[in-house]
Amino acid sequence: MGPHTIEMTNDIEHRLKNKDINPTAMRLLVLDFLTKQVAAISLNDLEKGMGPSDRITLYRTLKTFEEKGLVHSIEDGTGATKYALCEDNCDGDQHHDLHVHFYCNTCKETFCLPNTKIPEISLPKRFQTEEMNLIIKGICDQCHPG
Amino acid sequence: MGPHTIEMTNDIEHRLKNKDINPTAMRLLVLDFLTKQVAAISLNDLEKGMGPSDRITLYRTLKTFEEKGLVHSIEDGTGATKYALCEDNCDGDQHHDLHVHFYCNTCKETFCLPNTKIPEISLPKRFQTEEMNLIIKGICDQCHPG
DNA sequence: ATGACGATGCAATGCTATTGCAATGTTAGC
DNA sequence: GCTAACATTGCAATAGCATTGCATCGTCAT
Ligand SMILES: [Mn+2]
Ligand SMILES: [Mn+2]
Ligand SMILES: [Zn+2]
Ligand SMILES: [Zn+2]
Repeated sequence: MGPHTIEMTNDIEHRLKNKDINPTAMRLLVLDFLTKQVAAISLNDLEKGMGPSDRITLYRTLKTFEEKGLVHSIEDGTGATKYALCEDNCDGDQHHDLHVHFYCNTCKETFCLPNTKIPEISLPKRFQTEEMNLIIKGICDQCHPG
Repeated sequence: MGPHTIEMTNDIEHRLKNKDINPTAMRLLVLDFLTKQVAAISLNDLEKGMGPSDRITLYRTLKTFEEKGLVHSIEDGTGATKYALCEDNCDGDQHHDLHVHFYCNTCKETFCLPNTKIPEISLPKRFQTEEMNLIIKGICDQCHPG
């Protein structure tokens, strides 16, 4: 544990406090792990990636993070919910990342595409939109041939 | 069983044969039930709506229908897969109903919006689309206030 | 100190999806 | 018609994920 770790911990700690989350040791570790991910992860991924820790505690940690607007969950059709860090302007009441999620049929990873927003959809009369969820499946940039 | 029933059965039977599905008694009943639905249904809904019948057989019937392009499945985020009849031009290789699905937060029903197509999405470089799934959640026309 | 409150760990449960296998029904060839 | 192949159905079992209950533990304010 050198000064680097301390600075990292303080940074992570502030991110938790900013979202009104009590920064426990477990939560610091989980958030640190989440920031290192390039793709959305499942509870299983988290359990495997973390040191030995209780699955249910990790589950509740993710739920807490989601409630507080620190992460959002993604139903990508694989059966296991995926989680990824939110953009900064999310909070517990409202998630503001209405971006597209991409599931790669080759590497089986789920990616947030934060710069690819879901376009406005004109619904039939008297249908009122509250949330949108767009999953695109295909081949990701890393797995693209040629 | 009057002439009405016989005509109905023959109609349903032809729809199965057109999709290359062996028209068994069970399948006739399931397809008949599906045609009467206004919303997409889960396996549970089907089990409750049908007479006493085996859940697994119903499950496999839906899977067969899906393989043959007679129904498509919808992951609406509720945890239970929903099923709805396809448009006529679907087949086993390709489902052509890239329409929006709507989940009503009030009545908890999932609807196909066959006339609301998913727009083209411009993805980042080297991402290749193979499938799209857009779920919109909100308030449906029937539950709309005022 | 101690009592309240939140966080954690462990056990148990519920629900959906999926497969194995035996029994049954159906069809085509003989 | 008989029979063997094949498809369908019914029942049992399993897997996997999500979720809750409860006891324990830690922390913090009084
Ligand atoms: Mn995302
Ligand atoms: Mn549909
Ligand atoms: Zn990939
Ligand atoms: Zn409704």
